Amino acid sequence: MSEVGMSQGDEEELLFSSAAYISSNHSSFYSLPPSGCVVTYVRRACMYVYMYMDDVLRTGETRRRTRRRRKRARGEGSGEASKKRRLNDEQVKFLELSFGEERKLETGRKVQLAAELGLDPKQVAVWFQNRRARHKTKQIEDEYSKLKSAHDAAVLHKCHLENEVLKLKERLSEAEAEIRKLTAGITGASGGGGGGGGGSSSPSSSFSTVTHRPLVNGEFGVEGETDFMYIYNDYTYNNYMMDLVGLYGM
DNA sequence: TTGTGTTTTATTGCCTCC
DNA sequence: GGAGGCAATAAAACACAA
Repeated sequence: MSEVGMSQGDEEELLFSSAAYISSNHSSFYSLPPSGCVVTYVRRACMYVYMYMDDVLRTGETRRRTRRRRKRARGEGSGEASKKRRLNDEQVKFLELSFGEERKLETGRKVQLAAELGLDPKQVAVWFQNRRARHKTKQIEDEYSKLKSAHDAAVLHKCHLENEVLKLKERLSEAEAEIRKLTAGITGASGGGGGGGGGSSSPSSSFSTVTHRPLVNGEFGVEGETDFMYIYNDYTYNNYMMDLVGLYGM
């Protein structure tokens, strides 16, 4: 843990981004897993910095510079031809519709779309490629937030179940104490007055003063009755939170 | 207006399939 | 070996706060 009050996550992030910054254009660096121990990050960061420096010393330029140089060599990067042409709203709408119908383009469809929109077929292909990438990213994000909600709800549920266990344990020990008390009374009375069918007063009957009602699903039979036994499958985190707010004023 | 962050378009390099 | 897909990235275009 850091002396300046940084969490391990902060430190990892800092190391990760610092190393990424230094190594600048080593694409493989970015494929590192998003978690791991700090030592691994430092080692890998050093390795990439070393590789980067080695590259620069050997070739005299960074990869980014190499790319720019190549571009310049091809005569790109200047003039109207190299300008990015932003697609207009109509074109984007049309492409979106098309993407909705089919995620991938066959050559014929690509050429047809390009002709209809007054675009280069390559542009259409690129648009679809990028659109697929965006779609994939969004799917991953959605999946992540679903999993996170489920996880959060599960953690919350676990917490409340643990609370319930504590309460029930408390009740159990109270009940046991009462049984002990009653048993002592019975044995004391029978010892003094010659017995008299002590069996009629079973522990269960005396216990009935504590609670008599059997617990049903969703009910614990404790004060301020709660409903923790949710069926999880179709229960969302938000619903759960709203219910809790209602129940506990959280 | 300008600096900065985000989005969109385009490129590069690698891989797979036919 | 060429076409097309994908991941990673560059860079232009855009949005927006200060």
